[in-house]
Amino acid sequence: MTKPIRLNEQLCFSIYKAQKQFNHFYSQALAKYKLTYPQYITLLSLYEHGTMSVKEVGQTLNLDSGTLTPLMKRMEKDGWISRKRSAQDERRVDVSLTKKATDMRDEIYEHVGSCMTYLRFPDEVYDAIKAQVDSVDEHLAAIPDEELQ
Amino acid sequence: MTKPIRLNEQLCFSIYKAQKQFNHFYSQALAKYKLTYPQYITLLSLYEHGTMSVKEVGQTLNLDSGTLTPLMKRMEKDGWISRKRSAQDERRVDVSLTKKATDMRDEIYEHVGSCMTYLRFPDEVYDAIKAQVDSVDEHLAAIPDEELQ
DNA sequence: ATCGAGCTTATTGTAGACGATTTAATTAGG
DNA sequence: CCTAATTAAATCGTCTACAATAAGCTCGAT
Repeated sequence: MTKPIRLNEQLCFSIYKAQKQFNHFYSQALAKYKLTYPQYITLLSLYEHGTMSVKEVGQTLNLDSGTLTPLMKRMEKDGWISRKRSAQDERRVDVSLTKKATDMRDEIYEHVGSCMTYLRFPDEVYDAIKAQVDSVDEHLAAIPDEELQ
Repeated sequence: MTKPIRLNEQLCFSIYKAQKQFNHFYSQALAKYKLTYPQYITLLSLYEHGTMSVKEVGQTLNLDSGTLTPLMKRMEKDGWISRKRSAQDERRVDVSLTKKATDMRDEIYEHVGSCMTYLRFPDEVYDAIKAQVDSVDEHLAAIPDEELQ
């Protein structure tokens, strides 16, 4: 008697698939820089805000140190960032961009920007979809965990 | 002179965040069944289509055997599915639902369905957002990899 | 009958994601 | 001023995700 749940009618599944498509899109677009998508958004956040602690980067990306520590170690090994314990507060690790990262900044902006043109969405459509997805995110975030048990 | 890319203006980032919120939402809603979201959609697909090979399940979910084999082994251990090599074609592994899974079907539909009401989107809004996200997915899927290099 | 092309599943290696725990450093309270 | 609580990062365990590779099977052509 219960209404069946069809996968292709579920918004969660559409978002799940779209996220994987974006991941594939960026893995192609970023291959020449050997950056993954999570590494790329870490870089974007540092371009935007400058040197930050691991915690602060995590707040901009909704990621915790369990994800960021190994990711940033890989980015450090690849020469994008440097990590240094703060002298003022030795609990913090400050993450800053290397010369390579600042030198490549405009090229990366330009290359990724040109890749985005292949999406071929007019700005208004792009903005409208983004606003709706953001509202889904906010609605979900507002649900207390207890409601779901 | 290149236009900076602001994280919070990127559709990819909105979708990335929304996908993680949905993951959290379902991890709460499915906790009582000890199912993860990828396990849940595997179950949904089997409820919908009945016994299938690993390959066919993968086609409904856009996942390959590298993801599905270990995931399904866990679901088998937890008593949701059984895996058996096909007698007709011994390359295939047929995946079918256990009695537990069919017995729980309506309860799971109902519980997840009731959790969805907390999203509080009218059907038309839900459908409109879903259609737009699907179109993003399709647009991305249509871009040949070579364009992005 | 058998050989090989092509298909299906399994395995491996790398990278994310996140909850839970641990360790170290800082702050606050009595 | 010292201990308790808080905070930050790292670590660990578990679960995805996917590319690349391996292994085994089927079927058709010879």
